[in-house]
Amino acid sequence: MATEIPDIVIGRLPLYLRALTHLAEKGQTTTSSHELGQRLGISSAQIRKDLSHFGEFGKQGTGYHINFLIDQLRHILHLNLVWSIAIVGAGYLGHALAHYQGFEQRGFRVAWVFDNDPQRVGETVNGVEVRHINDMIACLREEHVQMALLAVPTEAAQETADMLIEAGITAILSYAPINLKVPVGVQVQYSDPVVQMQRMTYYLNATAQYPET
Amino acid sequence: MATEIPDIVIGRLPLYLRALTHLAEKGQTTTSSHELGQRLGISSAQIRKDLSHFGEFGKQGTGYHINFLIDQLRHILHLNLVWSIAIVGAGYLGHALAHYQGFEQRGFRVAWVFDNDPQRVGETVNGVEVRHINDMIACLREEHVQMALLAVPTEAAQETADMLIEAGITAILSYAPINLKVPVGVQVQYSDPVVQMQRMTYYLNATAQYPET
DNA sequence: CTAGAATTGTGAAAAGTTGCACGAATGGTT
DNA sequence: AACCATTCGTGCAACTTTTCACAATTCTAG
Repeated sequence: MATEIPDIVIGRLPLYLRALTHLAEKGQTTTSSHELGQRLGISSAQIRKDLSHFGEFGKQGTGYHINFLIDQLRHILHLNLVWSIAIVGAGYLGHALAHYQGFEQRGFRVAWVFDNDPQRVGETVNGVEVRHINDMIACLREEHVQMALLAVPTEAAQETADMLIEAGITAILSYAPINLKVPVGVQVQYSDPVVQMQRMTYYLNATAQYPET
Repeated sequence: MATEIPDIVIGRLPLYLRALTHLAEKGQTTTSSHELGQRLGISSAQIRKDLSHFGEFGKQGTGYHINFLIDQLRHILHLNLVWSIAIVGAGYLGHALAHYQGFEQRGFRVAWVFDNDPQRVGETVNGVEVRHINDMIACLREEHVQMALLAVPTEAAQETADMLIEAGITAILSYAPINLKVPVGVQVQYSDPVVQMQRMTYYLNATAQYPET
């Protein structure tokens, strides 16, 4: 317990939380590391060891009380409050994100949407008014927003990230297919569908595919 | 060289490919493991070791010829042909994916879009006609489509995945926040923004956030 | 109250991954 | 030609992550 907890462990906690919430919604009240592992495709020992970094949450013979464990994980991940987030870029992707129904239940609230297209500014997306990107720094600074979803065209991604950092943002989920340069202390997560798809084609049988090029 | 190449290595190749393509577009013709590593936040030794699983692509003193290495990586990842993909679910997310401009350049073509809403069937999304999900199995089987992007509501995700597998799909990129049960031989990649966001909140300073709940 | 099944938390071993450091090769410069 | 600065590919060592396996605890049921 304590010292430095590996990032790879932190990365699995949201998956545990998601699976536990799913079980809770089905009305189940307790579970075991074995059951959880089965659902997630992870060994039961790994789940037990991961959790043991933070305390002793289970009971021998019984397993884990689901609601209790959910509560603990929420605290560990700082999800016992609602995080306001900004969506930057109100194109197709920005709209999809703004309409995503999974944020509220899981600790986030879309507080701001920004775009640089005057046509879009003033429009309302899922109840949130689109603001011009020129107002972004002032808005986010004032409200101490810490997290942003970056959904702008690739060419604009780095400069927009720079603005976000100037605005005090310290966590960015970027959908642009480039590596952002950010100062230490700023976290970045990436989501690039093509990278995930290309990882799979390695294992696919190319001869079964209709050729081209 | 040869034997079994670790999956973690495969997962980095698309990132190398992306960075190399970026350099090529800027007009650069050669690069080094050091330069590439800097851009990606990866050690140069790791890049060299990863590539050495597949052959010797560099030259001492000079580094790598970018176009040559791109070509090699494309072959390794089976991107020397264009993969037809299906998008299932034509909601906000399905639309965003269908309009994504990065597929063509990087080895993929949106060949099919499916939805179960009669209102949407017949509509055209970025030049592709939306078909009813009832026709899905027949369409995909006939064309030997191997990859699908799953963008349906959570409740429908598992049953839709089952249909995809019945249709012969062997690689799924799922946007639903659940773990899919699939037979061996079927690959699944997941994309859940909230999981990535929750991973970051662990490191964020909760006291700086306006409270709630 | 006891026996047996279930399940945790964890130390130690095994497996996997990354980084170091160096010989060998290359190209540019004097 | 000789030297120097680069840079690769790689064996080995260091580090990280996962798995094993078991004592300890709990619950159930007769």
